[in-house]
Amino acid sequence: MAQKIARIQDVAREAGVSTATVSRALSNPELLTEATRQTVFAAIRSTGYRVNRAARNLRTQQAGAILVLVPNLGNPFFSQILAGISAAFGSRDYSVLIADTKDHTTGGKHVVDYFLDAQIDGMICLDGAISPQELQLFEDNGVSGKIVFACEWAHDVALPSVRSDNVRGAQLAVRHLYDLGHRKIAHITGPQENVLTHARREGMMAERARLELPAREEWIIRGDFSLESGRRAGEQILAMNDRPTAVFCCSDQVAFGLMSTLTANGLRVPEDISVVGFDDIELSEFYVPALTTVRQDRRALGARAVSLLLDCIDASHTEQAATTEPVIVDVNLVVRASAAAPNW
Amino acid sequence: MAQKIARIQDVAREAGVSTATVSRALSNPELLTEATRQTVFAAIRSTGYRVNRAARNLRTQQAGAILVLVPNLGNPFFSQILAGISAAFGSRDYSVLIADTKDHTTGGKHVVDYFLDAQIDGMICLDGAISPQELQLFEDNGVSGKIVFACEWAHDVALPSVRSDNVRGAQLAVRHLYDLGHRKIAHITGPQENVLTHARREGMMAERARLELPAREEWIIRGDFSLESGRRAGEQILAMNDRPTAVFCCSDQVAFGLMSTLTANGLRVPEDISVVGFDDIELSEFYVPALTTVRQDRRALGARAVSLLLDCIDASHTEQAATTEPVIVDVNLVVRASAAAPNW
DNA sequence: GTGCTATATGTAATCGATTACATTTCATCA
DNA sequence: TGATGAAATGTAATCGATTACATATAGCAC
Repeated sequence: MAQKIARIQDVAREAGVSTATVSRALSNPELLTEATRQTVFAAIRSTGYRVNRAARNLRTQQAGAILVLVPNLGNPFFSQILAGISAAFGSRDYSVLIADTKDHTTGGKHVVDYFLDAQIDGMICLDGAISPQELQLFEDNGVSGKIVFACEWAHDVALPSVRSDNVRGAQLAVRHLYDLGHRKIAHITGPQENVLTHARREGMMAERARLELPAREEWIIRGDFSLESGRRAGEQILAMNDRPTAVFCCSDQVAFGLMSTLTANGLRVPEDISVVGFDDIELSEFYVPALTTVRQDRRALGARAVSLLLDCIDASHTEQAATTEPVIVDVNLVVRASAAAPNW
Repeated sequence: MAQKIARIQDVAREAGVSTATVSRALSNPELLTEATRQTVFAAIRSTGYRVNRAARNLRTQQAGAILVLVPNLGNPFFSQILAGISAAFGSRDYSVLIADTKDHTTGGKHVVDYFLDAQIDGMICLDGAISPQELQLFEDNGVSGKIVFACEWAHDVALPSVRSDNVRGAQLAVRHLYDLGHRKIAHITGPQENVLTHARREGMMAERARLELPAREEWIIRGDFSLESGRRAGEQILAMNDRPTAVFCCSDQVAFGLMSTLTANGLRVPEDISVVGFDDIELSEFYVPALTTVRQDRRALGARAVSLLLDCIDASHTEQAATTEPVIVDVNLVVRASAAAPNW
């Protein structure tokens, strides 16, 4: 059975020093004599002592945890970002909590409650669709300085963020299709209010305009990042009189949904229609056809988000505000098989 | 800026009662007069009081959090299970921590340390590949009663677990292929030491034997659940003289990797070779061809894992051991397009 | 040796809740 | 009315660490 866990008292007794000395050995070892330090560490080892997090947290007024707010855990893109964040914390003394905003079963618990309950020191928000009320709530409770956005960000809100170069990603995609010979290029967007939707759509439309390509209203199809929305978009394209020869999708998932529908209806990708995605999730390489897509550097996004958040937490102790200039992570185009020259 | 957060003292003063009464209003309201209860709640509202988790945890010797140990966060199957677990906790007063066992950057922090540091009250382990040493460590520290396995489980270890009916899943898959007319059925396994590998392979081989189908050594191909291993298996199959007409894969990811390779080499699925997966992740419906697969009920698995764990935690307070009889969740076959009659 | 400073260590208050035990209140009944 | 017990509330110890402040010790200059 569980032997009683040693407390700092026990270590102090064992080492013949005070609890203060033990505590110092752990957090400020340079204050101690080499000799005492040794004695204390020996006692720590022999007692199997481990600091009690709850006690430390109570005393230091920290939580030792951060929260990652994910729009949809089921989406591989997010889970891989999460893995990046997790990895980026590495040995840092923080636990990673996760909450899914899509998940409304949280029994009326607001995200801000995590802060108020002293459960977390900071938050990485992967969801740009935070309501103004919610943000006001953060502001009112003085925790907005402990929030950073990653991937998505909240419109009009001056909080630190890390994001991919979405505009450039869209340009790369359109440019690639153009270079292959495509002139009639459609786009499936994300959800209407989403910031990524906006950035990628604008990037796409700007590049299309720059290349003086034809533009039709119906070639901008509204989606929402999901597989299902890709399928719906596919049905719309099938029904068009003047079909595009290539489609740039706002996410890989959408591209999969699209290709699945097109193929099921006898159109071949890329022979009859080319498709480019966005994200480069692991599966994209293994789809049939392998998906040409804009790669987001998930590891970099995660790592930068973490360091940004740690900066914020540090800054909030010294009452300074961290920089709110967004950190932009470069993207690159991964050319595979789903986009090819059009067969006129 | 952050107004000072109210403490229980402040509420007590405001309500004109003692801190004990406030505490009771929160945790044992039935002990109080209707009148005092009202007064206290009014004071709680007016002060905006929220209980400090660290303080409560310290006093009650709980952590208020559980850990989910995931073999690979990047894998959609696991992230969707995680979503199920997350949802199942609902309003329960637990935070969900996650750790990725694949992620060796955790700076030497052992999983058992989460328990020893009083950071978690329990753990749901999705990884059956826990070493005997690790398990011994749990045992030695008296925390093995606070662990449940979900999906995977540790061989020879009597801990509570929830799992799909893997054997039946394999039977369903083989039977389906048989009914379509296939006689030469291959199998791509998971990693060698994995319990799921074992269950699914044995289920597959038993059914194949029962149906008196031919069996060849090389038709049992070793994989590891990953896309990449599916690709490698595909290459092996392509190189065979006596090719199977159908392949049952131990995971959807493997099936994708396999189909991707087969297709890239001119074989058509299902016309030339049929493929069946296992898991039914969201993407399976949208692959080309849509994947016929064995569906695991992720929500049920998550929900049962959570209730099992809560039982364990309760039981560990009363020194009883929870039941270790595995909970089996039913599976079903989802018939789509990747398996069809063979074309002799 | 005295006085002074710097360094090392100890004492005890503190973080914010919970709860055992003590006390008060109140209804009931002889 | 006073005794009795149950119900409601209060007092203060407690969980296990950290750290401000106090004290002890050592080193050095005079």
